[in-house]
Amino acid sequence: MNKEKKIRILLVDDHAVVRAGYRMLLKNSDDIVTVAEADSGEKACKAFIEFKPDVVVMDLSMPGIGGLEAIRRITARDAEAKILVFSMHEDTVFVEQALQAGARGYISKSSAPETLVTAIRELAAGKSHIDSKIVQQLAFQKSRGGSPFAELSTREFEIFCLLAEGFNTSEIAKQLSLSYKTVANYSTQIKTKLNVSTIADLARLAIRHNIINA
Amino acid sequence: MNKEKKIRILLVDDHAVVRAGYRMLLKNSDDIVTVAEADSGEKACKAFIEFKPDVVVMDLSMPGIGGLEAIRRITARDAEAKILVFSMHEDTVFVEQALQAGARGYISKSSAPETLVTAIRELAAGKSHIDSKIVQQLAFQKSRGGSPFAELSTREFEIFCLLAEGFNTSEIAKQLSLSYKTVANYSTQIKTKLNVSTIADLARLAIRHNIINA
DNA sequence: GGCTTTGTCAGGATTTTTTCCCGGCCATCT
DNA sequence: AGATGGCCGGGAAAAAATCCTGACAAAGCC
Repeated sequence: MNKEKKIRILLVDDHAVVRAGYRMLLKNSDDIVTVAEADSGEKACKAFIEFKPDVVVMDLSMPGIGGLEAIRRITARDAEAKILVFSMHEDTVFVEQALQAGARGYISKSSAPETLVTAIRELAAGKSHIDSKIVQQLAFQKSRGGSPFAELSTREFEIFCLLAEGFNTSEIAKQLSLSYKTVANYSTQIKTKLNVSTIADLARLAIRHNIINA
Repeated sequence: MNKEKKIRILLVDDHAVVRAGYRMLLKNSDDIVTVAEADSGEKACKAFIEFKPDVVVMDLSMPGIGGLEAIRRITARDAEAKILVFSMHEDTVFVEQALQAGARGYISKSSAPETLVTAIRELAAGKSHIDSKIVQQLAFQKSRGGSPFAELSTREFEIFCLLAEGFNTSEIAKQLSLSYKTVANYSTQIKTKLNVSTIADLARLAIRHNIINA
């Protein structure tokens, strides 16, 4: 075995069964030990203070204060905290938010089971670990200039909002005193720029970015 | 131990890590054995035919044909199939749809880990098992006059989800092996029933009811 | 058994929308 | 002065949505 200190983990996920699964999974690696669990952001903060784990494995979508706010509070108290986000969301928006909040790693639930162990070890060693698929997406988006809306012109953004809110082309044309054709052309242009193909995607994008609310 | 035949399980979840966790968890119960896994609805159907498991433990939200369609296909082939839905969605809409599709049980990922084992045993014994919290919600909602989705048929609801998720008509037709025309007609029908006029409205409705996440 | 109803599926015909390509207008920056 | 980029919209073709129709099967009711 190993005489060195084991890596002490705090598991944060609101689904008890999922946590139990991870615990079992991590048991197979004898340099890792789960010392605490939490099923909410609040409890995660308390548990962090109490147990001082080497690495926190945290889901993002949780009731109450979400994972993001928990990360923020934990890193505010201890800038050295090593937090590994383990989320089902592969969207770059979440990744950016999490890293900005102070997370050191980000892996997806759809990645291989070994990845979790690997990432934990890397974080414990002071490195960071971000899923390669996600890094690619991130780079792609960064090259496009940050926020996907940055490249939308004023008019485009305006029409984008109205489309997301559920107005159809002719309604928008009427509201803005534009030709139907103009709005239709903008609509195509907007979808191209935002890299979505349907209005449903567009609406979800708007909701994700708090541009409109569901 | 037990000399009786073990309960043979097919695990269906698109997240490899989560599946691995369940497998570990189920290993603790020596009357249960995981004989196969699948990470999509299609593979679940094939695996069911090949392995004839006693109980299928199935997540709902998966790429490709979702869990609902998988349940439908499996029960169409074998009306005796015992399918336990194990979803993170506690929304009654999903419960209704899943049971209608032929599932025998429904438990939430936020319930206690033992629940999974208990439910598997009950289903194997020919009983059904629905999370008590969910049963309450279901009853409560019934008394309130049901959700706007109540009047959607199984097929309609399925197509509704895909539309909200951003698939276009022809993509959906391909996924469900239906004619483009059929899907287009359903789409119109759904919008009428839900009283929305654009796909954006439809997406927001779905997000509001936690049927999909933004 | 017949009968109606309801869900599923899809073709035909028409209308609407989207898309792609194009050009003109105007303000700004170089 | 010329280039650039946002703004606006027409024409034509392609794609999608809509409305109508009917077939078929399963479930439910005289």
